[in-house]
Amino acid sequence: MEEQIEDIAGQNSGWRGSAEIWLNAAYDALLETGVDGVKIQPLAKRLNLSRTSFYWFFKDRKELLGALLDLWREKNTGNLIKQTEAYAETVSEAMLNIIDCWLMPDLFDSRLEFAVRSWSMQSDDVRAEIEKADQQRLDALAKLFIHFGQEERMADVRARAIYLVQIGYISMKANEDLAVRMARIPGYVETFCGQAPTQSELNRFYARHNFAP
Amino acid sequence: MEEQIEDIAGQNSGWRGSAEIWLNAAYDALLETGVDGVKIQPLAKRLNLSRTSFYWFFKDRKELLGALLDLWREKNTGNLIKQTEAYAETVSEAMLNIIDCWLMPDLFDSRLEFAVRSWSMQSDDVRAEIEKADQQRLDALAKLFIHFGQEERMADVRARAIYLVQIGYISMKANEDLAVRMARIPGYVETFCGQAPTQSELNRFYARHNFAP
DNA sequence: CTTAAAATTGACATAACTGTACATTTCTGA
DNA sequence: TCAGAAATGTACAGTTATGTCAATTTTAAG
Repeated sequence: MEEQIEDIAGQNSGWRGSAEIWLNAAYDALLETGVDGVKIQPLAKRLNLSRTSFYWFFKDRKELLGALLDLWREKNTGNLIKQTEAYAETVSEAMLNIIDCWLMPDLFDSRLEFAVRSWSMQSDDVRAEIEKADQQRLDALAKLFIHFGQEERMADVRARAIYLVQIGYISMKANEDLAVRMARIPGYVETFCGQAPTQSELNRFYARHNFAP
Repeated sequence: MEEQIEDIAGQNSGWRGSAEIWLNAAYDALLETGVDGVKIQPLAKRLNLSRTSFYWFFKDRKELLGALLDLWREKNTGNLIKQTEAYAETVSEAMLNIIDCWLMPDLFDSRLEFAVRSWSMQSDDVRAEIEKADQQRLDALAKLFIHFGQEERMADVRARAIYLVQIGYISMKANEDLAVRMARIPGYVETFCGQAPTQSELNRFYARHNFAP
């Protein structure tokens, strides 16, 4: 009865278009030029489809933008919170778990994050979503520091520091290579937890990022 | 037609329009909705002027955007660097000098900063300007830490930390009141220089921000 | 009061985009 | 194979923006 299940998973539909490919094209456009680049006419051109066939899959442009926001909501906040709950024996190890997010695009999509934050200038809805997400993420981080015995006020400051550094880094869009970024990690950990990581903690961290110092 | 309209510079030209008021309107629009909100037709409406009279002051929209970028370039980077060179006896005092920028809109225009960074998604020129500015700012901050005896690698990490935290904060657009922000300052200073500020340093800092703890 | 420069305006010519209505093609399953 | 669902395309109507031009109004200066 429902052959659409296969549709969503793969490309067996035989039709050229689908909600998926429109959404993907929209995602690409959002990352490349911001929300104002997400226009139906240009997307159609890119997909080699008539622009009006878009309206078979989405009610209008607004619905497409809503889908993009869903994508962001589900991806970034969830994984970050998950990482705050990952197993760690020490505060510095916990911190390295967080830093995983900043190095693994699967865990945290920085470009999407930046695009959505820029988008929030033009949309109060998006702005509200971001504020909610920031709060959830900061709470999760502060909880982690408290768990490792930080006093509450300092836990708050440090949660903010580590989070804001990353948001700032995203905003700088520096594209430095892994070695440069890795070289700074021990310093960051020391700065943010007041405690340097042990060599064995670093080794485990390097290993999961396939990095040989 | 009796009354004269004073423009921002305080000159009464007698004419309703001027490059100044168009630029100011553009500035407002940039901060409110991003660069895509800087459109001549809406600005004209806001100014109650015919849209075509814009072209008497500016060649085209591109020239207006250029003027906005000049504004940003001149304002934000210059003052930040100046603050890194302000007099300080200790590293924590120097740090409080930097933090002045984040609290005084005259020294650093956060909303403009965010708007320009968002703008950079759509313009390689703007992107290049931002990269240059980031480098200059980071260099000035690192120099400060080195001056106070930090080892070079750690100076670099800490320069980044303090700068990125602020860029991140801007990106969060948190709307917190002064008391909340002030309460976090000592913790930040301690985190970023590994040394808490003395009470007398804090008092001087509070005084210049008209803050009573 | 005159006049020329400074500023304003509406008409015109274009371009890019959104969304609707309806006809047409392509695919799928009974 | 063939009916109907799924997808595509064409034509139309409307909106918002850009920039040029020539005509006009406003102002300051002599």
